[in-house]
Amino acid sequence: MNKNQPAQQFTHSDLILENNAIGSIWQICFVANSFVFPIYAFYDKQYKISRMEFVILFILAHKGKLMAWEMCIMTGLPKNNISRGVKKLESKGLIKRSQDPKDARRAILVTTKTGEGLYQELIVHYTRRADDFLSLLDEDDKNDLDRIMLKLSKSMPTIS
Amino acid sequence: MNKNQPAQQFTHSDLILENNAIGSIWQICFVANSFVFPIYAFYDKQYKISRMEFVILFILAHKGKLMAWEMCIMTGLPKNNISRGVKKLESKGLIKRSQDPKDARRAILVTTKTGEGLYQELIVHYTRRADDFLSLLDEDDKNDLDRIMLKLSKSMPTIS
DNA sequence: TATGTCAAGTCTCAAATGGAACTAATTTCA
DNA sequence: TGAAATTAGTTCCATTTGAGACTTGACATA
Repeated sequence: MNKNQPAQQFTHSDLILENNAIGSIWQICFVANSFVFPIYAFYDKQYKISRMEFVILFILAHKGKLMAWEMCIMTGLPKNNISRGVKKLESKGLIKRSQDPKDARRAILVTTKTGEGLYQELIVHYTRRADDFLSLLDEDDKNDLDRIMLKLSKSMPTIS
Repeated sequence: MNKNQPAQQFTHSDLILENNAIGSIWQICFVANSFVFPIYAFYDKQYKISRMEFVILFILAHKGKLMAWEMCIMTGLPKNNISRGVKKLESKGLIKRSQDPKDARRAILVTTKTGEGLYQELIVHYTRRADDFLSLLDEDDKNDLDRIMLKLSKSMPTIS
């Protein structure tokens, strides 16, 4: 899939970095990167959709409507990135923006029909990969993972 | 810390995307991004060390010596990135490369004393943040997290 | 020992990224 | 009220990133 990676199809177990200085954080980052990397490469190639564009579609599809600053918080991504993604999606007719009547600085963003359609097409690949991946875990593991990651998500500390 | 982010110091709980199409994967990515983002910004500012450079120092410090292709597998990062990181670290005198006698294409990489010293300085911030972060969990949670993330790390699927 | 294939690593180039400065709207509070 | 501070979002610019082509070395098969 990715010609920039060495040819090994699976990670060698002895090249997993257990017991490192930052504990599970390393594994969390490794899993996150390794999981999404091929998907975004695929979206880019097949649909000319960037990571930022997909992420925005994804959260809009779930929340219905959002403002850019809410997207920043939801994704943890910088606002200039979000701003560019929004502009691009708008120019492609995949989302629409309207002024917030209460605050002229803010724009309320929603997907268009086309955008919703594209999202439905894209998400199939993502969920299939996620299901494959999580199928390695039994039900208890999945519940533990859900609970723990949610707990961590809700209280991400700023830098100390 | 990051002027590109909206000013909220903590994530709003209602802006956490629970029950989404890809389950815990979303949280894993969110946590990974939100966790490392401020650290690498800090390293860049204070030490002029990029993410790639740190990651290479980190795994070298743990494994002693490695070749570039092993780093790719361990990190899930593209080989051209690793190659550039290695070149930069070498030019700064933080790592050293020597030919693999068994295969002239390969280079065996190790940290220099300076590199090891810098790593020791950098890792303090990282582990402090990791400890703060994981202190949100009780011992059972931590063990579950370790176990599950390790299981997932060891069997990352290629794209389907 | 030729020859085609594969592997490790580098290079090029276009695109994505993030920090910082900026604009414009809103809020704070003297 | 009005100046100062804050916030939402954009733009600029330098750096980082990744895909793909490329180079060189190893290896398999004949």
